Amino acid sequence: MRRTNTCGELRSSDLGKEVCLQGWVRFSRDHGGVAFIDLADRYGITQVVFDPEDLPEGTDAGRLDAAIKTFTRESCVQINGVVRKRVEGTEDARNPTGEVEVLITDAELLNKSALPPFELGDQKEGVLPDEDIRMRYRYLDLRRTDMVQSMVFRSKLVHLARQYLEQNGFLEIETPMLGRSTPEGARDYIVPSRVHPGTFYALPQSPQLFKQMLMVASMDRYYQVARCFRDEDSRKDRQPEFTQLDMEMSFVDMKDIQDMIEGMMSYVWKGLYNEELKTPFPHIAYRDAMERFGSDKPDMRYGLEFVKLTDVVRDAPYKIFQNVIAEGGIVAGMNLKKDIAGDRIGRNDRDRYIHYAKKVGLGGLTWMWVENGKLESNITKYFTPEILENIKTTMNAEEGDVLFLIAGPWKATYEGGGFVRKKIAEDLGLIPENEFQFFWMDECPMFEIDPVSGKYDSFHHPFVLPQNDLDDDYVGGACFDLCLNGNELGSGSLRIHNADLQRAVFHKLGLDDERIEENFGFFVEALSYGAPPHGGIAIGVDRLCAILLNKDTIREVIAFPKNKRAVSLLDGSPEKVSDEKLEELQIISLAGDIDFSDVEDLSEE
RNA sequence: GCCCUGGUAGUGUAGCGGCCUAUCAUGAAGCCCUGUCGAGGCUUCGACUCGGAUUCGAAUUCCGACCAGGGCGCCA
Repeated sequence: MRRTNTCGELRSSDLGKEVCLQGWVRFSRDHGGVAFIDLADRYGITQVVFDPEDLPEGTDAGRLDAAIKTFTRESCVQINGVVRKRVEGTEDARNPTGEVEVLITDAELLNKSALPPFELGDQKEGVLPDEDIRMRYRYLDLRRTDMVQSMVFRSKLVHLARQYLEQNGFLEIETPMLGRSTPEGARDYIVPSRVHPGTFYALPQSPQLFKQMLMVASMDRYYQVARCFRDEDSRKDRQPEFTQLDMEMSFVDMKDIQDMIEGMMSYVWKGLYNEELKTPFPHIAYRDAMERFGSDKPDMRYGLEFVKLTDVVRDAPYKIFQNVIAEGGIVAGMNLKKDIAGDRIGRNDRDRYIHYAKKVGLGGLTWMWVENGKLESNITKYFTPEILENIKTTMNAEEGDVLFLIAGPWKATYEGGGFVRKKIAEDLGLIPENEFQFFWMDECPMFEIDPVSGKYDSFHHPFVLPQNDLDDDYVGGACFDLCLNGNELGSGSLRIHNADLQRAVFHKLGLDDERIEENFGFFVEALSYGAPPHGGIAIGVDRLCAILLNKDTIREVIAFPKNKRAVSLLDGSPEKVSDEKLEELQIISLAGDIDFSDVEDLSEE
């Protein structure tokens, strides 16, 4: 008999039904006579009961008892039975199936489970095994309700996004996984070609060039749930392979792209939560984000903003600030108001944050506080009363408030300050949970200039449309990031669609004609065949899911992730391949197992 | 490449120079129990990541390796 229902399905309306359930034994409780089994699958848990005193006529109770004795934890089993009401007072309100149970009339062990290495039941926080054990047995970890819910959530989210995009005329088009290695950007994963020994494909870091060429190809609106690969070190929000919801549109401006994403996110939101998502998302300019929050992806759910003090302290005879300002740096401060933070930061905390500030690239922190109406600090002697008063007014500092000041080069200082801001907010519990704040970070520069070498580097990537003449002092780029709660979810831009302009940008980045031709010749050529004005965006699916589900790491929303060192603890990859395979590819490995004994022997002689 | 944190029964933990033939919980095995739901009761089983060093004595201190996680660099 096939299963008639899942383990999450049966309700009071099914009373009396003869059913067949198949699933896994999550818990069992044997009371000596009557025995209960929590039968689980991904849909839920149904209590099934072996009740020897209440079996139908002709049932072989002994055989049934023997079968149920074999039902060890996590074994895969089948039971036949009758849906009945639970004994009055024993209903389980926490479980949707909790009003009913299934009286077992027949039972069969489908496949016995080895003893599970950890417990899969829905336990309280903190009883999960270490992550490496979960990863080693990921197929068991995924049986847990929490992981099932994450997988369901992710599937639903991606499905809703697809639905919306299809409704809006987007075509889902697959781009190659085997492509060309590019010199810029992250390290590529390399795939050797057997047919052309000595040559290699690269796995895509993103479908960027192909989706742009799809626009040249008149596809107009493209999307793809695209797997991307980067051979760089992992973080909790970075995996060697990850998924992007990748899109490109022709004949659009930045607002068109943003409107489309806002529409899509609203649709997804409605589908997931049955709630309206507030749109349009607010915008913040790159410069403002840095100068107010010390980050290009600021978490704006809590206050703690920096205030510029460069002009206020310009004439203070305090050496450190004077030097900083003379070198074109900035001074800024943050007011930790008495009621939210000032009261809770003592002397030890201030020292701790100074230590932390040094770790994140700041020279240090200067602390000040308002006591008896005056700014106090170990360095107030270097400031005139007028300047102190001016700082106090500019910072809106009141009795009991605590200020910290940062000083140094613009970018590094605000970035460092941003880390301190975040740390303080975390320590003081100022970050709200279950509040989701999307916004656009825009008005970005086209290039970043390396302060040491003076070399130009792309702020986003070399295909962004410049907003003004490339020879101007400041060149803006038509690019923007979608941010959520202090995370970068994705970045989009208008692209260069003119071959000459694309070449000019490459030149600006230091590539000569030969390099351009060699690495991007095919692409620039494509632009020359009437490429339409176009632009697009890619949204990090893993990050989006992780943030919405309040997970610390994207590994929680990826079925089979790699660990910190890019190793799959489940299948043991990456692994050596046989010499025969290497030979066929005409590849010799320099790693590890070359026998250098001859060389050593020579040196000893 | 670098920095930080951690590694104790199957799992999660306590212990942090001698009170350690190492705590507690869970689990597993056995027995008891007819309404539980992470059932309960009783009994039993099971561990200091590895290699050096210090010491009369090391789970505990030090050094190194390995493993896991967080971060810097890197991620156009």
